[in-house]
Amino acid sequence: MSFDEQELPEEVRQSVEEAWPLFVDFLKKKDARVTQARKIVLTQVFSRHDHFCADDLAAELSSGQNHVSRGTVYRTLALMEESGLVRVIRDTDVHAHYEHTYNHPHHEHMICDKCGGFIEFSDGKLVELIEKACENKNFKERNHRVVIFGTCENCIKSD
Amino acid sequence: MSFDEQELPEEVRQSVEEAWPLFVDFLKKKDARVTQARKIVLTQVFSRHDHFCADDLAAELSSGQNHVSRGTVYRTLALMEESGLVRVIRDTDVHAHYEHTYNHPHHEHMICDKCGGFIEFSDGKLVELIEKACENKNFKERNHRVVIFGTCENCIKSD
DNA sequence: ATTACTGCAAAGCATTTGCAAATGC
DNA sequence: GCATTTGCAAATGCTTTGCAGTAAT
Repeated sequence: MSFDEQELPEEVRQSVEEAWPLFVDFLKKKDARVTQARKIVLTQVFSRHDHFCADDLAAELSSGQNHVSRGTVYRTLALMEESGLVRVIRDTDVHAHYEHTYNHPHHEHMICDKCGGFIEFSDGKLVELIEKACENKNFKERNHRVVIFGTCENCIKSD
Repeated sequence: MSFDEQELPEEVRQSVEEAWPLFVDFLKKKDARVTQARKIVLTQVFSRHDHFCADDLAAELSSGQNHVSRGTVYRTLALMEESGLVRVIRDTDVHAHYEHTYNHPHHEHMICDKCGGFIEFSDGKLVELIEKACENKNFKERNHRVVIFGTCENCIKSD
């Protein structure tokens, strides 16, 4: 465990400092090991503010001193999802997208058909209605997801 | 165009009889051709009441007299989606699911983590909130989708 | 010391595509 | 007759996996 965090922007460093112990707890409860590769992946995840895909992350970590292989990136992201630190988004026909959830309160997405951009929004009433629907069906919610497909403001203008 | 519809259950035959002209209109507007393969795929889609995946449909049509190849099934489902007759559901990590939307009013899904089953529900207020959210962001909605992940009533009981 | 994790490259799986033959217009 | 569509099989692209070596406990 000797991974250099010196060069991270302050904001990222802080998120990592807070999120890493949570991931460590999760790993220990699972009897899984706390490894350097897992810390590097977590750090890279928190170095990105927007949505990302596994493969881009893997590409970023495929060279340089903090090298982590593609397989390990996929395996670690699965663990991070299980731990609740990242959220997977499978809506488009391309590949899964991820976003970190630590310090990033629950929200939903609009996805633009033209530019592919994600717009985030949140709505407490929406969440209430979803909870009520679950009650009605005796369904025990673990997670939910709302996506709206369409055209974003910018793309409407530039038509 | 000589595809035998005699043996279809009454209910299916009627859906096909109503939906097929809609698809024909769509194809003509697009300057695409009205082919036998496309009618066979549409018929097979309406012969299923539940969710299905492209590959199962392709398997069903890979033998027998109404043979349609896998490639054509995928291509036709894409057209049917574009026409609005079917809806694609990409939520799980497996493959896309489809459902037909004709005579099947808009609804949302709960997906059970344990048995993989889909539960349908709908809620007018939910739709209103979504429309309102779009107004706020000047987003032009084409479609939306709500999914709830968790455990269904049956799977909770049988724990 | 033991057991889990990693890297690598190969396999897997759903989906897409190129091309020659078939079909609709 | 001409252009689109089809079937087939091969290719693609994301993701997972087997295995031998490496690191964590």
